[in-house]
Amino acid sequence: MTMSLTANLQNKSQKPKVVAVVGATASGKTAYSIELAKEIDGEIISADSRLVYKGFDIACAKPTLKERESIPHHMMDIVEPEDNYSAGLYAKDAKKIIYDILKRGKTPIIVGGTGLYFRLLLENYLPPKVEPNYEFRNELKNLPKDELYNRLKEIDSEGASTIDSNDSKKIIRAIEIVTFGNKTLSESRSVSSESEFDINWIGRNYPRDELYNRINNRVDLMLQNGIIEETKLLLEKHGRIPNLINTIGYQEIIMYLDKVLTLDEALDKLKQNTRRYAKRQLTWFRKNEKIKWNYFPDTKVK
RNA sequence: GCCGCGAUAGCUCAGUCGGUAGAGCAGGGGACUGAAAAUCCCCGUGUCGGUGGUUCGAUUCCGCCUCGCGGCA
Repeated sequence: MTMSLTANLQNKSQKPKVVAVVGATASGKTAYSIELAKEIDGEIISADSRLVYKGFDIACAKPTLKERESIPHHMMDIVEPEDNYSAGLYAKDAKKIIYDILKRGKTPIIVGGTGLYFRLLLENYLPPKVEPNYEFRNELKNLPKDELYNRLKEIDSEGASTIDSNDSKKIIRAIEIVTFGNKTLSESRSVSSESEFDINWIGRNYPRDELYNRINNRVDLMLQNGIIEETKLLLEKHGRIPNLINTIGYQEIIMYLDKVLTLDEALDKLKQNTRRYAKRQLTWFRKNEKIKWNYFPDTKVK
């Protein structure tokens, strides 16, 4: 025990130190991470698949410019909504920033709620080096589900057995990997045993009821802050692009603008979809035993 | 006050010709290797309002009570 602890410490001390702040949406990561950054002389790197997009502000609860002025925030507002950003690009871009911050003698604090982004950036999964081929994906998208799955089975039956036959998106990516990478899925995927970083995992959470209250309140706040105007503006500038339609908040408000839902119905739907999203986020983080969870049963949403 | 109708899962309700019950929604759990706020998989026990009676056995039939909704006064 003592020996392994010593070895562990030695091992750890050689690795660059980073802090990871994770948690579901509305669990107070923003305020917490800013305080933490001030305390430990850190800089914040967002790990959120929506905050990279310019103009995705109110609906995605992006920290305001004012909130960001005291501490540098990275990986926000870096691409246009119509750009095809991805987890792989994120991992590359964010890793550079981590080392940049370290070089300046500061501590990188990675904060967000996108589990896959954390995995690729910090947990040292080495994703298949096959870049997305969007034309190819669009072709495959038109195929019926069973045919899609059969196609994967033909070229990689072992890989196919790891994916549910209904999960078209994952099947398409798998076909893409095998077709353009000339390797099976399992050959393309690899996990290195250890992260290159010494990570201090911090989880933020509330009891479920309390978290849901915070989500509901925050949606009401989004309305006051102008989520409808923001949605209209984004629609004008970019049209009905996938990133807009695939983002909780915009999708429901668009249904309201289309008069498919009343405003109340749209807000209820938005709250519900956010709750479900939060649940999925928690599923992702729960299995990471390295996370030290902090519960905040008494704090009210600001 | 009288006459109807209702009371079953968090909600809306179905059902049991008497053998302790099931849908939708809500909710819960899980997966995730370059679209991930995406995508996909799995999960239904609840004093069948209370209380007496009939019965081998009542959530189901009968009486009374409570509450709710109609109607008549």
